[in-house]
Amino acid sequence: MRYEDLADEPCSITRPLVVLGDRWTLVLLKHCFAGLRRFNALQAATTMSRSRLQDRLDRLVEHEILRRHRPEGAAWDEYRLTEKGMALYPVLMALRDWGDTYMAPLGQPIRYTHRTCTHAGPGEARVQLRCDCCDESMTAREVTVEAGPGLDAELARLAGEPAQSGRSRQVSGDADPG
Amino acid sequence: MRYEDLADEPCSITRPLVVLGDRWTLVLLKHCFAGLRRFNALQAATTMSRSRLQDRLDRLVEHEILRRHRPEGAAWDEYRLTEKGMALYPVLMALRDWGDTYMAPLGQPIRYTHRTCTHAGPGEARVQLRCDCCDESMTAREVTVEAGPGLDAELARLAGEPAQSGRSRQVSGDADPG
DNA sequence: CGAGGTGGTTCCGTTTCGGAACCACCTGCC
DNA sequence: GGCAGGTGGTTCCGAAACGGAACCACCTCG
Repeated sequence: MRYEDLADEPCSITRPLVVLGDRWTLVLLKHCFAGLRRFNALQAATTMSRSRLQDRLDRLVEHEILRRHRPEGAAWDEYRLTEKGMALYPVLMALRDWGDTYMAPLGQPIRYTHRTCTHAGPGEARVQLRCDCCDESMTAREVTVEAGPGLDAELARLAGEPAQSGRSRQVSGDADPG
Repeated sequence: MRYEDLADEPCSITRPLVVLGDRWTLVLLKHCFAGLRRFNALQAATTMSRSRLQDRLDRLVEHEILRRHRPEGAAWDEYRLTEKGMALYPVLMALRDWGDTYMAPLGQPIRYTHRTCTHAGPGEARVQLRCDCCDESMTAREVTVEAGPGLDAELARLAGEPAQSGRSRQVSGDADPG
């Protein structure tokens, strides 16, 4: 199947990946979060080719992750994160947590600290997986996968489509890979 | 620059992306977390081509994210998540949180619930960004970027290398893109 | 006017990818 | 033994994505 068809899957993991899941997009967003806003600055920081950068910026603007606008009186454009784009920060921080743990043998290279933390040596941003009911911290082994409130509507929508192939649509198992 | 050189950056975001940042790898891992372990099952679930699946599985095994082994007496191999691989779960859950919020107009398709939550209608897994010092929840706007304990060692290692290009190495700004 | 900066586009050789065919191996069955 | 059907793995080729350089239009400033 074509990669873009992953967007039709009733799955909130694969759908973002159709937009974000390539070599450069998350690297690009990292630099947006670092405060870079202009085309040339982003090109220099990421080192990606200009044509590819243009593609990615256009796609992110199209998905309202970035917003393009020209400051009044300025001779340049700026690409700024929208609220939707800002909401991607936990994804980058989750990657960073893992990278710090498993891919930083010389020690954590960059600290992401809590600006308003009043204690000496401000605390660091950490990503936690918690149950929204009992507030306990969780791991993958404790997660069960089940149908959500929007699944039926998704399946109905898929059934109403040209039915491009007879792929299975079952919700497979739970998250315990042990 | 070549994409693989991103692994040399003193950055715990880009380094994982060199392994995970392509079209299929995170989709593949999602199905591993769903309990799939065998080549053909993963090929059917992801719909990726067999040659690409082989490439990705080999890379993940090489990085000790998956472990390959044959159950005794079985005629097939299994790819299982290692602890290092299981630690990637928050990355997928962060993507899912965002996908549920911004790319699920018909409602959340899949619920990831807390198996051991004793309440009726078990709670769901949520990713939170918190300060590890004051334990307050945080957003991207409240994060400051600064040098970490491993940065000097990283820079020294880079300086000792053939110095392939005169790229800048500064730590650019903080995370407030407002 | 020309110099130098901005973001954007076009082009082409290279790399990666998708998909089908093919392979080696093992098991079970008659 | 011989064959069918399953496993994971590999090879091949046309298509798509990518990198990098050249080029463009526009603007500002001296």
